[in-house]
Amino acid sequence: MRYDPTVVEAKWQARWEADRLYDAPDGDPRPKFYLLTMYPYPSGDLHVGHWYPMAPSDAVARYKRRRGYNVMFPIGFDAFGLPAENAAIERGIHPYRWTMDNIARMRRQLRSMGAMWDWSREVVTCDPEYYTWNQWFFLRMYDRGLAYRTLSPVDWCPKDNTTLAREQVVGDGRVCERCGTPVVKKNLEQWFLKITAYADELLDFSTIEWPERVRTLQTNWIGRSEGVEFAIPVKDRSEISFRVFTTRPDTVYGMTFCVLAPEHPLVDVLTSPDRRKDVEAYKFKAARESDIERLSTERERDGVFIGSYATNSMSGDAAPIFIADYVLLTYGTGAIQGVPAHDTRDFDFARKYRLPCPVVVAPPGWDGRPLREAYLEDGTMVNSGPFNGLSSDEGRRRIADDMVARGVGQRKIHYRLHDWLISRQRYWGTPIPIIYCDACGTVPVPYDDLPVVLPMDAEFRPTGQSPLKYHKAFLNVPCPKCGGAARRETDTMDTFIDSSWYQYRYLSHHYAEGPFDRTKAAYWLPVDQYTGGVEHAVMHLLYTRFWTKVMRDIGLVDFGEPMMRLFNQGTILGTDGIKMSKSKGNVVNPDEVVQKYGADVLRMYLMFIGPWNEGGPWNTRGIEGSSRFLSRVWTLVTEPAKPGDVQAPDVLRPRDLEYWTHHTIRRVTEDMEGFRFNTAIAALMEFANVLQRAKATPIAGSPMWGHALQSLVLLLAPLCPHVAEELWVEHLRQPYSVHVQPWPVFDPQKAAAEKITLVLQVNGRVRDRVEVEAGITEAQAREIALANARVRQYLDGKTVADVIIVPGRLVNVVLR
RNA sequence: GCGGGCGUAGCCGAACUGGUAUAGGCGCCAGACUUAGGAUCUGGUCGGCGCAAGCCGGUGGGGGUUCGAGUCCCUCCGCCCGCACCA
Repeated sequence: MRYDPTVVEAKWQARWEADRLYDAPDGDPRPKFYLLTMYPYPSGDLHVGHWYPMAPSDAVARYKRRRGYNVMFPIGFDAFGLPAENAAIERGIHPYRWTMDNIARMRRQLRSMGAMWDWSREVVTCDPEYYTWNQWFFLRMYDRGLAYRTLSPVDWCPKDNTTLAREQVVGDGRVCERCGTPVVKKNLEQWFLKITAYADELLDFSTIEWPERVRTLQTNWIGRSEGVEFAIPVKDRSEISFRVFTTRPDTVYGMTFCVLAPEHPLVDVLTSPDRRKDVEAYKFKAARESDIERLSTERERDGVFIGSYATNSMSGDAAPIFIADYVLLTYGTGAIQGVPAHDTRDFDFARKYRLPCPVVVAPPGWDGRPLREAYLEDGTMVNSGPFNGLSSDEGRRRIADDMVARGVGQRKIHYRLHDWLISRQRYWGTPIPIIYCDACGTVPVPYDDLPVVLPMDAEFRPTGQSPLKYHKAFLNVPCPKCGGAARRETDTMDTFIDSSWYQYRYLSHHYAEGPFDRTKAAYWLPVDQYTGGVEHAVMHLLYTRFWTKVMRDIGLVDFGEPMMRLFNQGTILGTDGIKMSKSKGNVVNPDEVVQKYGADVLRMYLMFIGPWNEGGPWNTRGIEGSSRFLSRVWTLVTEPAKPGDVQAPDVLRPRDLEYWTHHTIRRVTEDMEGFRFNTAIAALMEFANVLQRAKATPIAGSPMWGHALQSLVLLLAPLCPHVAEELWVEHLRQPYSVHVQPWPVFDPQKAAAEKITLVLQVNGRVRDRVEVEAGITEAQAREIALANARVRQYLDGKTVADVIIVPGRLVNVVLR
């Protein structure tokens, strides 16, 4: 009888579901293991790229359960977002309808995977039951001053008609992450969350095991730099000064000019009448130029003198003030000291405008001549008045102290990280619970009035304005304070808010007294293992850390990191080696694969392709291999052995079979622990091949044979749950379910080979291989090597200088 | 430009802390069973020379350390991913 996946898979999925086999009971006496995989966005149809993170995660969940953990493996849907609204505008389908239809389809597709998700905990973020807590969190942050509104230049996507978070602007061309349209700047009143208040804490990864890669990305993204911010007075205008930030206070004596960002507020004040025309022209040019051109490193730095001078606050020398677009208003103070000798950009600028370039930090062995390029390293301070002779390091401290003492500056830390802009001028998201009253100003919606429900009867028109702006019943509300006429905030929240805390909602998804039931938190939290793509390194994965720290500070949880371990899987590519996407036409539909081969074959194939963290191209032929393997296992277990039919040349002894069984248990166990599914499967293939060859020999009837087959099925179960269950229950006649059986254990003695291949080398070159007892001593190994005929051929007339013995592996005879 | 990762058969990949390079799979070749097979099973499969035993070469190129290097160090080349004038 051949294996028929459609019948078998449907049968067991129904049985597992009926038995609620995968429910994770709260407060179970077993140790808990919270395994979380990133919830999907319900874009419509799944492709195998969606299975790629899920199938191995499920294998981990199943493995951990078999190791005695009470495993929670929840799933849900990231249901708010732009595509739903675009579908509404383009095709006249309500975003809710579109989203829910997609979710229904994806649920069916996900269920066909046969994963052990606890569907009873499912979370859908567009449900008011969920997003009311987004609003609640927002108000709690507002109360603590962590949510604020300000007029701010924001990145704006002209196609999607919406603002974008800094992180959603990507690539060389600074384009919209979603649609690829070049982003422009626009000034709007926007809501922000003060993630920068946690910048330092977010740099600390000491309590979590996250990949180096993600830690580096987040660290660079936060971009902490330590230095001094100090005032530079304007010459002959003693009432005016501007502030600059530097990480190199040891170089201040070398300042020969200053640069303000073209948009700096003091530019108009400090521009002299004779320079006004040039300055205005430059400002116009800078404003018109796209960010791509402005930020290009290739481009020559230029600027314009504005007709005023600054006074070097240490040396008292006069320094011309320029505007130049290489200085950004958004970083530091929007103004810098120009120190050409010790900064590459300043060096180029000074050369172009023939400004002096005095050396103030001497390189070791400096001959006193002008520098050919900026010297960026530390050195000995020169031309720096009373600070001459100090090391850069010492100088930085002393000059900072001096500035602080004189009240002109203070030590300061700047971050590249900006506060999190959460306002979206869109309908399909969580309404921001704020009311604007002419009399009372900005008034938060009272907690008792939550949720602010997104009205379902909004009109969708391609105006670029949020439909909420036209919705009278939503827009016009009495002020909660004075009762007078007021208007609701019509912006909705960034959907990254939803995903910042969804892991907590899984604990108690209908809980109405708070975002989650705290009596369950002590048992389940935090997440033990998170799996998902590295593309979320600086967005979701930073936001959820921030969110958890805020939750800790408002007393909701007693820890500061949401996920203890993180694993980033790679990306599955199309057969053409390009990332799968509908537009490229290289997507593989899992439904078709499941129909043809079964879910188990697809799962096995995805895990067998290669290391999980590397991803790789889909290979239509490769899946045949997985299919063949499972068929072989099927016939191996289901068709009765006919021992003695064939005269096999090398008959396995019981001890050999025992070795293979225990050796395989060991390999698979170690590989599962390390998420190395490809090699775990390779080990199982080898084992199955050994059993296949031994099946026609007398050993196939022995008690060891039964143990071997059972072990094979027990080890396969996390990887191909349906086949394993069918074989376990129906053919090996073992008690249901294989998925609650303890993980097989190996005996290290039995897992060790009796005989080993000893490699004999002469001067590092392999000359012979001999089978020896595994336990031989070094002296015996040496003796065997020196007595070996092939080795002796090379000894002729030479002296043995050394014999290197690697126990259990090789002997290397070194000749002189 | 800076930072990180990677480069092993025809292809995907294995090789623990330096110790048999190429496990497992795909593909290919041969054989068995068959009316037939793109089904299944068995065997082979890095290259060169050789009837063979065997010898030599071989992990992107070059150099080094070592008894021994895919693995460590230097250097160059190629590919991928971040960040991109961050003061």
